Amino acid sequence: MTPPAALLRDPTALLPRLAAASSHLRALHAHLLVSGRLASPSHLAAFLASLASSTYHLSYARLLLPPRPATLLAHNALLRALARGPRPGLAFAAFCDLPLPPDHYSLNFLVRAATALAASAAEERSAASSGVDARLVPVSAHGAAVRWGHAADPHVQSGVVSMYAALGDAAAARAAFAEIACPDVVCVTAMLGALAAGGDVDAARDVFDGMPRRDHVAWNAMIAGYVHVGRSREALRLFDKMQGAGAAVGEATLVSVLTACAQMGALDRGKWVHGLLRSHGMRISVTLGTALVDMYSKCGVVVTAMEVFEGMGERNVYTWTGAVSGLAMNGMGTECLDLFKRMENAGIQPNGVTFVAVLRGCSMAGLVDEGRACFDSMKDKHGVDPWLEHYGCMVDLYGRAGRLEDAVNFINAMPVKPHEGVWGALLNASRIHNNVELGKYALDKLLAIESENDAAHVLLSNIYAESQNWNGVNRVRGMMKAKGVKKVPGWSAIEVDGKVHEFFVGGKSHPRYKEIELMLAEMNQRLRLQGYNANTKEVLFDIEEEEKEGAISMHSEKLALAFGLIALPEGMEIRIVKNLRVCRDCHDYTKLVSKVFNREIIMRDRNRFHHFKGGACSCRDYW
DNA sequence: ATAGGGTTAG
Repeated sequence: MTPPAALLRDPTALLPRLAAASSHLRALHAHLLVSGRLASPSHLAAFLASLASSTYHLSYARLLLPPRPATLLAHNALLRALARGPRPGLAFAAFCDLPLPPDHYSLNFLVRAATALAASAAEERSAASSGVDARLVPVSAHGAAVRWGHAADPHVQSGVVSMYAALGDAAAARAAFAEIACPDVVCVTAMLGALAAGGDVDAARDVFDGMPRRDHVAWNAMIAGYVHVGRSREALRLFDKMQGAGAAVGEATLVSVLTACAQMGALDRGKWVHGLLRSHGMRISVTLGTALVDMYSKCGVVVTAMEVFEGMGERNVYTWTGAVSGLAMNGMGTECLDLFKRMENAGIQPNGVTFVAVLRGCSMAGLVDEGRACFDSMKDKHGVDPWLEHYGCMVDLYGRAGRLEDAVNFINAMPVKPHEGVWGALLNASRIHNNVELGKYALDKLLAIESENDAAHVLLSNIYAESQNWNGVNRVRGMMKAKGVKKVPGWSAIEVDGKVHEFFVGGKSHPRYKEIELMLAEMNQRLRLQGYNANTKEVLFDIEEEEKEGAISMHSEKLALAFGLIALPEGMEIRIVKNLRVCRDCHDYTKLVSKVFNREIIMRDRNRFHHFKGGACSCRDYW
């Protein structure tokens, strides 16, 4: 990577290697030298910037710096390139080597470098990427701004606030913001973004509401803040207000709106955005295209997602990962693997997130050997260190396929301590394959790490219920009561005419509840004629009613399903999004409804899609 | 002559 010291002493010796790397840079250098333009600070700065954008050419770029510059321009250009480059930590070294006192530009680039460093440290989960302590970097950049008297520069100020935000330190961002005498709209937006990034969207909203002037970026920041914490409904409501306020709607906003639609499974709204893009002749950028792929995937329309994907001129790792993940979610394991291979062939380096997606795809489709090969290739072929999530995926892969022994052996062979996700995967596998002993074992391990995991308790209870062990069910219920573990209430959502209706377990608050009740009665009757019997095995104990069948029929997806049958025209598929996993009974029930009512039903649960048609489900009853 | 806030995958 870095050229040997001998080459650094004699830059001309670098030229052949430079040529091998990129002949056009060498030609450009020669041209600039001969024409005398390298003496011009702006040309030199531009050339330095282009050199410094590659780590390989960096040392060469440094040699071109004028020894006694009359201006900081060339140095600042180098700082800027380093800050934007793959190793932003290098900007710190360059900053220390400045032969002149830094100006407000230099400080700005230093702060940007610190931001990039903080962001990459957060992403990589390791602070050692540049040999600089990632937690000290922002403080020292901020300190340098104060030390050199540029802390009052508005560009530096907003940079410092968003730097602390990138580090995830909202308190430090607040403190820095409090120091600003007259924060302008940019600084306020940076503060708003810092609060939102820290998860405190309500505080962000207060800042937003208090702004004397809001430009489109401020609107975007607030909308994105809601999306960030999953409050997509409020995001869309704010987007409506934004349009009412006459703010300019651009790409960034629409990306956030698409993400909100994806979260909610709001296909109509998502399609509306897509139509808007087309009617305005907007170019589908990588980001926008990725958001579209994600939206269609999360609404269960894989075909359109892939059409958008194939039509994109440029795709990055986000785009590919989004598409791979979309196929995985929809249970298309083979297609998912094929796309992953295409990604490899296209020379796009997969990362940890990509592997989570492929492994999940393999797991959903029961492709055990293929998944194992992917896992092994992570480190060997791609240099990606497995995260705990990947180990969890592997346990899931073996476990779902019924290879419980392999799953246990895999856990025992793990080089790191298993986390709750690993035991959770084993617990779920025990449920699928009715292994009470293993389930108890997994839950014990899990509770030792995280004693209040509601989903884990529910899983164990379901294992007991499957084997008619009502004492076991009661025991788990008692454990939850004693520990105060609350089950997350289930909800299902369905979009009708662009409006998303939400149903909660046993909820009767919908304005059309009377009709829904009638429809439920009709459904139950027609299903019973087909031999349906409420499956009372997996009774979730959020319902205290005695009558088990009655309780089960009130699960939120059934309410949503009944409403869909009433409110959506015949022949139109019913799309339901729910926050938890579908229970066995609702799954059986929905399969039958798809047959008896001759409706296609697409249900997104916490983990994946179920495409019901003609009495069968795309998950092949394997989830 | 160089610079700021908002956008994509689990």
